[in-house]
Formats: sequence, C-alpha cells, structure tokens
Amino acid sequence: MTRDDRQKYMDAPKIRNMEEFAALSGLSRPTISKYFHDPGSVRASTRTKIEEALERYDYRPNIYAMNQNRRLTKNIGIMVPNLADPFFAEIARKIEGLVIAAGYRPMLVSSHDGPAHEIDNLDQLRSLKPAGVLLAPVGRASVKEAVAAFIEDMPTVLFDSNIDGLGDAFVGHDNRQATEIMVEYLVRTGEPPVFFEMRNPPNPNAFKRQNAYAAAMEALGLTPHFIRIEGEGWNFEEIGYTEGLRVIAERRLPSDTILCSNDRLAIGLLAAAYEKGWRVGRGAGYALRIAGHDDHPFARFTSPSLTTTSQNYADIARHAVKTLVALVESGARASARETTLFDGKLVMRASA
Amino acid sequence: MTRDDRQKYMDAPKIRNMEEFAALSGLSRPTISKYFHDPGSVRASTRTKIEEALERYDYRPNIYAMNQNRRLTKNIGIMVPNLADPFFAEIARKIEGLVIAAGYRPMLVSSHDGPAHEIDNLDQLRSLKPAGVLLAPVGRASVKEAVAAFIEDMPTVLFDSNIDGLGDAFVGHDNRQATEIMVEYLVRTGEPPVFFEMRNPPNPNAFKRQNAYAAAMEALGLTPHFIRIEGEGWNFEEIGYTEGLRVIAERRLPSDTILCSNDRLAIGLLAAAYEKGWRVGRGAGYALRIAGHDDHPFARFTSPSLTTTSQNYADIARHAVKTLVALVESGARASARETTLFDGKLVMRASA
DNA sequence: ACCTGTATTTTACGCGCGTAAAAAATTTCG
DNA sequence: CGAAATTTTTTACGCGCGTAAAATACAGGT
Repeated sequence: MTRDDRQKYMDAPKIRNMEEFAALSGLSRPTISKYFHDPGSVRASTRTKIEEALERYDYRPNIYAMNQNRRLTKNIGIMVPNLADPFFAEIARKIEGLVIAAGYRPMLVSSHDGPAHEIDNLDQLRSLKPAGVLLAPVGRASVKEAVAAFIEDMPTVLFDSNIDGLGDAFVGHDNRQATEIMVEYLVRTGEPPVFFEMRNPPNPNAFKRQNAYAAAMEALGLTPHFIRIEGEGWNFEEIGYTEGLRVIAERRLPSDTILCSNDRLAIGLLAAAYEKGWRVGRGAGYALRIAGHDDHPFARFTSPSLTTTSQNYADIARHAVKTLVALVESGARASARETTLFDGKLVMRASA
Repeated sequence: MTRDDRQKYMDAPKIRNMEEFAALSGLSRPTISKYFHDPGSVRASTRTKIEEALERYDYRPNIYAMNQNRRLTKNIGIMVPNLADPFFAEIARKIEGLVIAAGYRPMLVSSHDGPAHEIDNLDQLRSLKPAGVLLAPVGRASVKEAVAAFIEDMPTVLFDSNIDGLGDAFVGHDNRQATEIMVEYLVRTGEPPVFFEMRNPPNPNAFKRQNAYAAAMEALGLTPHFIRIEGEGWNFEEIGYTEGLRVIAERRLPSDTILCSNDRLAIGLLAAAYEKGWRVGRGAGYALRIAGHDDHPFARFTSPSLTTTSQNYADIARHAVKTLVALVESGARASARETTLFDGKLVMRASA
C-alpha cells in the first residue's frame, strides 16, 4: 500500500455518486459520464482533470446504475463447457484477459458439462444484458433450439465446438489437419495407429477427429481401425482408464500404436498401461505407443510424457475476441457467418 | 423444448417491466417485488397466481434495477486463488452450488495466483456490493492490508488459507492432522519420509505442513529431514519435475520415502522419477515411495497412482457457506472469530 | 478579432425497481 | 359475526446514472 493509497482511504471524503464527484472535479456530471463511457471522448485537459480527481477521491460509478438504463452494456459473456477441465480454464483465462484489454467486463460462466446448466447459463447471461457473448457449447447434447433463440438476441461468437450455422462466427481448432499430421507422424515412425474413442462421445469434436483419422489412414492406403469404448459422461480419464484396463486384458489391440481422441482419454489409458506393466514409448523395448490430442496442461507430466497435437488456443482466443468486439462495436450483426480454424502442432514427447 | 416453452417464446407478449407483469398477473407491483425478494413472504394464493403468470409470460426482473436501490443485494462473492487449478475449480463449483441452493447469486472470481489480481478482484467484488464474501486468499504474498480494509465493509468468511485474525470466520483443512496420519502411515510401512518442499513456498499452508511434519517425526522419535527445492511461483508440477530431476541426479535423498508438500509437486516428482527410471511404489522391487497431500483430481491417474491425504472439501464448502449465510441473514457481524478445521483422510494408492 | 467545429454544460427526462407509510382488503380467531 | 391481525394495495419518493437536445464555451485556423 503506497502513501497515496493510504491517503485515499484515510483523508478522502466518501463520494456517494457521480454528481458529487463531478462537483469535486469541477466538471459537469454528463461529462464525467462520458469519460467513463469512453475516456478518449473528452478533451485531453478534461481527461487530466478527471484522472487527477480520480486519484484523490477514489470514486467508482455504481455498476448497477450504469447498466440500468444503458442501450448497450460493456459486458461480454463467456460460456465454457466446464471450468474444472484445465484446458477450458486456460482458454477462459486467456479470453478474459483479452476482453478486459478490449475495454469490456468479462462475465464467465461454466456449464459443468450439463445441457441443463447450459440453458440456465443462457438465461443467466441474458439477464446480464451483455453486448456480446463468446460461447463454447457443451456438445452434441446441447439444446440447439435454446442456443438458437439466444443467439437471435445478441452478437455471439462460437468457439471450440461448432453448431451448424449458429452464431455470427465460429473460431476453432482444425481437427482434421491436426489429426492428419499426427497420423502421418505415427505411420512414418512405427505401426499405423488404431483410434481410441468412446462409442458415444458427448463432444462433437470427437466425430471430426474420428472422420479425420479414417480419411488420413485411407489417404495413406491403410485401413482404419477403431477401438470404441463404453462409458457415458465427461469423466474421460476414468473412462480411458477403466476401458484401457479392459482392452489390455482382452488384448483387443490390432496395433501397438493407439491414437486417443483426446488427451484426457490418453491420460486414463496411460494409467491403465502403467498398472498393467506395459511400457509406453517409442523405440525398442516398448510395448505400446500412445498419443493424444489437445496438449492438455497435464500432458507434460504424465508418465511417460504424452505425445499429442496442440491447439493454438492463443490465436483461437485472440481471433474470437477480436471478431466479437468488432461485431459489437459496429453495432450490426454479421452478414455472413465466418468460420476460422487454426492449425494444430505436433508436440513430440515420450509416449509415441 | 417442451410445448409450454415454445408457447412462451412464440405467443407471449414481451414484458417490459414489473409494472406490466403485475398488471397481467392481477396484482400490484410492490407485491410482485416482495415475491421476488422472498417468495415465502406472500400469501400462498398470491404466490400461486404469480407463479402461474410466470409460466405464461416468462418475465424476469432486471437485475441492475433490482440491485440499484437495494439495501443488501442477494449476491455472494467467491474468490479463489486460481481457477486453472482443478482443485480450486472443484471446490469453487461445490461452493457455487451451495450458494445457489441458499438462494443467493454466486459471483466467482479468480486471482490467477497473483496478488495484483487479488486486489483487482477485491475492488471488483466491492463494486458488485455483495451481501457477503467467501475468500480464499492467494497466499502469504496476499496484501493483508487490502484484505483487512475490504473485510471491514462486509461479512467475509475465509477458507482454504488462513490470514491471522482476518475475516468473520475461517474454515479449512486440518493440515496438522492430515500430515500426521500420513507420516505415521509412512513410518509404519517403510522408511521414515523426507519432506519435499519449496524453499520459498507461495502458499501459507506449506508452512503448516512443514511444521506438522517436523512435529510428527519428533513425536515418533525420528529426525525430520527436508529437501528444500528452488523455484518461484505457482507452477508446482514444473518445479517438482525440474527439481526432482536434479535431486535424483545428485542423489540427495536421505530416505527412499518422499512426502511432498502437495500433490502438484508430487505429480512433477513422479514424472521426474519415471523419466530417470526409478520405480515408484511400495514393497520389494521399488526404488522410491512418493506421497502427496490434497487428493488432487488427477492424483488417481498418475503413474503410479498417488498416495495422498484428502481434504474434506465437501464439508469445508458446506460449513463455509452455512457460516456466511447465517452471518448475512442475521444482519450482524461475527462477535468472535471462529476457526473450523476438518480432518483429512489417508488415500492409499500405489505410489507409497 | 472573427469564424468554424468540437467540447462541455445546462436542462430535463426516464430507466426499472426498492422501499416506506398509510389505506384498504382479506384472513384469522374469539 | 365482529374485532384484531395479517396481507395487499395505494401512493409517493428516490436510487445513480444514461441520454437527448439546446445553449454555451473553447480550440485552432485565417
């Protein structure tokens, strides 16, 4: 706490509202209002006066009163499927920072992997009257009609997971390209991979990866093989582990190389392989190669560390926010829906 | 989407405000206001009328107008050190659910492990005028004076990490007890453990665990040993991994049993041990035993799975919310600061 | 000093709801 | 059935700020 801060807390009279603050700074209330709406919209000398007063008196406008009678709030809603997944936690954090940098207030909600929560969140967000929303739908179970109704009301950019023609834009990861480079790498360096995936994956990206795997294999003149595991819900590590144990016990492996649909399944499968004493890695002396997809924050610390393809979530976040902010500030809705995909990269580690 | 919902979206006229809704439901506006403030405060027949109208017309009060001129909002602030840590994500989610169940609106913020963010968040929360706040401070670097000033203004329950006499109550994990049962277990089943910890841990719980380890060892007539590793910041897995590699390479191990200050360090250390080919587990044929602390969501899926002590975060969350809600609803501040600790449990897995 | 264009002030109104007090209606109970 | 207790309505005001329009002050250029 600096001396100035202390002074602010000690000496300064409590400012009750913008009227008082305007009087103390020698300006009119509407001017102050304008300043808070956009500091660049007032004369430089005026801005200086306001900012000096701000340092002396520590006034902040009441956010409820601000938004109460505003045409458009400065809020931007962010909705992710599940904040307890470090992957989404990371990308949400990145987006939050970009939203703040753009001069907006992020309002983050998590759907906890549940379509019911997702609808609640949509209502929740609607009541916050955001200027726009960044939406990562929960998945194929996502209630499309509710999302569609929501999207009519305000600018919305989808990310991570696409839903048909919904939203003003979609920004995401190129599952096809990323799967392709992994398949090529695996084929080039060892046995062709089998694809390890849930029979009923809750996430729509899973289908894209599945198809991309099949296409990449066929392009190389190889026959795709799938291990379709059981299990419902989002507890991927657990599903990968349980079904991994079963698959290993039953020796249902057409290849020594397993490409998992995502890192979380791979993390579970690695645990199963370790427990069964199967050595995972590339080269002589190893029984299995395992690869993932996403470059999950924990993929560096599995044993062995996980070879995977990374999502370029820095660019995904940047482009999603940029697109939404442009939309919001133009005051219009997108004329044509634009889809932007960013390439993934091969992240070579020890597991494959 | 049910037939009723569709009807709501299609047929119903858009309700602009509470006045209109009151007219349509045949009641006066203040009665509606009272209902939303507390549905139980109106006669049963009146409540029925309102709820029927609510189903027909899909009206929701404007939250900005609601809070604008209210003595006390129905908001409860929740602040955690870092939502990207699955441990905090889990407990935050649990708390959110309890807060909603208690009839309040949770407002969740994360400090991203930074004291600067923490102060921002305090300001942020203050401007939301919550009825009370659940606060998990970032750690010893936490700006105590800012927190103290904040706490004067509204009921605050600290959790996870204690700060001296601050807040109306503290609810947390019994680090001493949990460390003790782990030390006893390790001593009973093998070599006495050394304690693996950062030289300058950012988290204050680290010191409690350190002291508890020393006390537990001495109580058993043993000499405590510490491996104090380098590294700054919150990237515990990375620090545990990097320093784990060094410790193993330099053979600075006074025992084959390592008790890590927390699971995240242990996860890093496990990765290092694996990479160096040291087999981790209990019994013959294993070079090392490694144990953690916290029962991190990923501890089940490490290789080998991690033996640890769990925090009873279900009860911690429940008691923290209960305490705060009682405080808020009494309208008073706590007369005496109450500290409540919940016991941890030994979680035996494969690593020790 | 004059003109022009932008910044600011003045004036005025309204947003949607909370809240308080008093009047009216309803329920409860003797 | 009437009085008391409770609920609801009426009435009235205010919260803190957004916003619009018109009046005024100010900057830069000639």
